[in-house]
Amino acid sequence: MTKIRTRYAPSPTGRMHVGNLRTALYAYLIAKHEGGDFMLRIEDTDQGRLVEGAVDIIYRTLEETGLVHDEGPDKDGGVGPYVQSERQKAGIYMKYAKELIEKGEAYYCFCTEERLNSLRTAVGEDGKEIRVYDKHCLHLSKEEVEAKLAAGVPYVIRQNNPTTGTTTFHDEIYGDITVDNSELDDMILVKSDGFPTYNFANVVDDHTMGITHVVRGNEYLSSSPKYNRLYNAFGWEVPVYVHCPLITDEEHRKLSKRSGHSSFEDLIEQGFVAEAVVNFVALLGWSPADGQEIMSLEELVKKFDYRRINKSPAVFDFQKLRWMNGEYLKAMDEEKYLERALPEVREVLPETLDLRHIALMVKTRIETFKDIAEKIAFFKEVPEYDNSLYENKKAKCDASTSLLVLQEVLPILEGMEDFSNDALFAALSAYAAEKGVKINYVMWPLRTAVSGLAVTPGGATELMSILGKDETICRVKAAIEKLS
RNA sequence: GGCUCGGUGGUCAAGGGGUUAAGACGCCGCCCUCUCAAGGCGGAAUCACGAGUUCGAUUCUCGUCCGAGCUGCCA
Repeated sequence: MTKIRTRYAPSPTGRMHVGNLRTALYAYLIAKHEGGDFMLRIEDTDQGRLVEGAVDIIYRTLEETGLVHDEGPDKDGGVGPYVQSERQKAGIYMKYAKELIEKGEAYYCFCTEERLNSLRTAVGEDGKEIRVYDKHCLHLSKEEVEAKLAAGVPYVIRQNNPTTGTTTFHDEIYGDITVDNSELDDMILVKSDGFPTYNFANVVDDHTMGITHVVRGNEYLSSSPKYNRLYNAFGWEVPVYVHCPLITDEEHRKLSKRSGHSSFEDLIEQGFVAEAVVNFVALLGWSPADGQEIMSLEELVKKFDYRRINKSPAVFDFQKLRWMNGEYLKAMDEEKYLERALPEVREVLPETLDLRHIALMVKTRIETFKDIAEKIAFFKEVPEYDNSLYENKKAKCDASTSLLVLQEVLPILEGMEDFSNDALFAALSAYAAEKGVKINYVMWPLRTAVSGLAVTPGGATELMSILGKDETICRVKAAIEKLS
């Protein structure tokens, strides 16, 4: 059996869309599951859409997600070049296009944009709108073509598709798909600027680069019959097609930039970790036989079976991504976590506080790094709050009982030398025991006084120990005043 | 409009002629708790519709409806 070779072939037009990331991931997994090779090819045939720096983003994203390629522009595997503009310069596409012309499978077309536009609005004899090219230039004589070529008339090269019969192709996910040949447009293979279209380049490149499994989004499903005809015209073996279901937004539309979390980089900026994004995206359209959800890239490689890929589109559930990211955060190595958490903490708090401790204390309470700031802001300043916050039926306390507790506890606090969590807890427990009240009867008022919040990332004593004696006493006094 | 594909809880999904139709997110409740969170336990919620095939359809077939993709000298 031949070694599996898959490829990820992005256009360098900006950030990496999560749909593309998922496609890249599946291509990677299909190859790696069988010990095959995964390669990177840059599809920069649309010169007008190129974005500077986009190739770097592709490399960086692949590296951050762990999808390391075995071959690519930076790793020659002998079938290069791996950049389509370079392949174009080398004359690869033109050579194959001419081969097709000789075989009668393609032809020069000199039609102007105006004529093409008028064609699009035309209505055929059956009253239907015409949307395929009318093969006007196919009927040009050899002499006419030569003359126009010699005169330098701009041209494109079109595929010559039959108008009768049907074409069938097989996709691993969707099965056999058959279309009427009359539906097949004579698509442009080579543009007037000499660059190939995706439609042509992908076939030529996938074949000449030895790709065995073509993995791509299902937006290509309807044009695949035309690609099949190209393979057949060349007499090439058709690769295994794996069309992946679309990823949509909450409105069930193809994920777009406006959803705000459509690219990998957006997600990272929003406080997600790469591993979680990869894990999440893997489950959009696929699930392992054992139902496991949290999986590392290695586990994905082990479990991935493309036959289990779904047919129906998947909604990108941001909520679930958040949950999953939280799982990764909880499991994350402390130092690694701190690398990204600390900067977030520094955004809101001064270095005088124990920032490490604070960062670690929210580790299990956040879902993304961006959740940190709002959870710890109270360390800097007690927010405005209403005295009704002291009411708690479980602790059986309210504003008036809290005032009493605070007043009695203040001297204890003031008398403490050791303001550590343990010491504070011991002292306050002793006080509660002495008074014959439950511990939360005293902790609730204190935590409220010190934080001004109903929900905090730690218990009363932990917060106090971090705040320190002076600040704690200051806050308790302010609370007493507020309650009086 | 045409063509292609799709349709299991709100979302991701397993299953695929006979099941109490898994599991996860989210939601609700309880337990735990120096507040939460985490963790544990439990709950509500699903086979788009109509025919047909069958002893029996969520599962197979057809139709309808709904949705999406394509219909670019973009990929």
